[in-house]
Amino acid sequence: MNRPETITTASDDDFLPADLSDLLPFANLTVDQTQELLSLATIRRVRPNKAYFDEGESAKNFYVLLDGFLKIVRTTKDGDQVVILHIAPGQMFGIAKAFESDNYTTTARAASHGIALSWPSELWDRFVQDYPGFETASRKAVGARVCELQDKLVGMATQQVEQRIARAVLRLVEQAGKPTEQGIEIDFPLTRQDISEMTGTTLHSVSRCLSKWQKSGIVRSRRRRVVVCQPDALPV
Amino acid sequence: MNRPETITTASDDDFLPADLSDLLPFANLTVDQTQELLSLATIRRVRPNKAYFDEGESAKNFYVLLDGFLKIVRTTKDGDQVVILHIAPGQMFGIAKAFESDNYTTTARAASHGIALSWPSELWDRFVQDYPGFETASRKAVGARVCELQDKLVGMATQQVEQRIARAVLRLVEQAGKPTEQGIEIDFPLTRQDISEMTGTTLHSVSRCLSKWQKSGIVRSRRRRVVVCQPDALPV
DNA sequence: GCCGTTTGTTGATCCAGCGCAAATTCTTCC
DNA sequence: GGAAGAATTTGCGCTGGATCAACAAACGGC
Repeated sequence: MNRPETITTASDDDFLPADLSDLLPFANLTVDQTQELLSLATIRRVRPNKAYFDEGESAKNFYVLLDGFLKIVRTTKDGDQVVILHIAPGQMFGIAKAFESDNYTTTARAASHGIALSWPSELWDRFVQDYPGFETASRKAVGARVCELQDKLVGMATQQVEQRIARAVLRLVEQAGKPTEQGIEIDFPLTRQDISEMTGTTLHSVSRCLSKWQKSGIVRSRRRRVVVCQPDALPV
Repeated sequence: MNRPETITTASDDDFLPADLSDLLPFANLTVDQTQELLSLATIRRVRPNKAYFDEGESAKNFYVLLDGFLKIVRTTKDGDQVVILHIAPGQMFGIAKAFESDNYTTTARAASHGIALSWPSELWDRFVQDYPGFETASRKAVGARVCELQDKLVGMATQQVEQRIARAVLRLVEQAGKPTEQGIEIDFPLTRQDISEMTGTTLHSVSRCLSKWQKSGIVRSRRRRVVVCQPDALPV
């Protein structure tokens, strides 16, 4: 399970997604089409904190995340990382083609161990033509992303740190929440630093918030783990 | 010139855009196609501070701005306005169709008196089919917008107020700069409040900044007017 | 011209949250 | 099992900017 990053064709790989039609972009395809899709795909396994691709790189591929989570990140010239958004399994990413762009404008970094299907960007137009719903799905993805960016921007402009952290945690719960006895757990390792990069604050402030919430029984957090017990009690 | 808002068909109107091919979305069209385009269009004139459309409204039309400037805005539940971005002449807006969305997610408010062409959203698909370059242009617009949103987000997360204001002013200079003897003037009325809504700060801080810059001779601002004398001297 | 409204300036005060520092806990690797 | 490293907690002082407040200047309408 902890083997180094590998790149293989889908058919060679032992990880066989049982049903691609779970993935939004490829709903309503025939069996043949699904086969074709897989035969064209390359599987990439990426270890935590390694990048699928980097900001500025030429956009050679587009991806669909099968398993794991990743963060879309930008780095400023003085080294600050800012997390733009998170990608959950089933979602497309690296879709520069949808922006008519030749390069990635962000870095896609694995939050947890991840598996993704990838295709060369040259196939984009063919997918649009051959697979009904593919373009629609890509546009929806873009729309959702724009919406999320707008929300984040408004939040950054108007909300206090505590609210921003609450909102960020809540969003992660929605995207990556796994029910446990304690409450809903965010299903990938998440440090205070990570949260601070999502909310434009410091890990110290995040730590203070989580501690406070823990005392009120709203969350229950261990090292790299966050469990939300009472989502509604978060000071959104 | 100051007549109330009017809605007319393009051919009825006295404002006849000499050359639609200046507008990115409609480059490389035949004369016939341009004619057709215009005959389908409705012209909307909107007075300063009035909206072309409002957040949440069903996306009945898409637009191309002919003249004037407008701000894409979101309002929070407690009344704070946040300016997401600005639109300059020649650009498309209200393109919910590009996001596969049925409603506008933002408000488009005229910064200065504005004139726009609009078409019913039902025509979008036809435009995509009939007009070469239309879809490409729309995707580029979306890409540019996403990029700008990302930049803004990173700025909000990492920069101090003064830098954010400087960046915002600089961007406006690029988008709406008109050369004068004094320097480059931002070509529409712009209050301190407006700038504060773009940068997530208060009009007080903006005023202080501008005053400071004025003392150094970097800018020269009157009521509702900002002229940048030394763009390079702005503390970006 | 006069008056009301909108916009801009500037001072004074206050506090959320950052920066720094030190201690503590958890994890991994010898 | 112990040492080194990574992640977290917590205290404290300081400051960038928000908030409050008062005034000044510009403009539009009559």
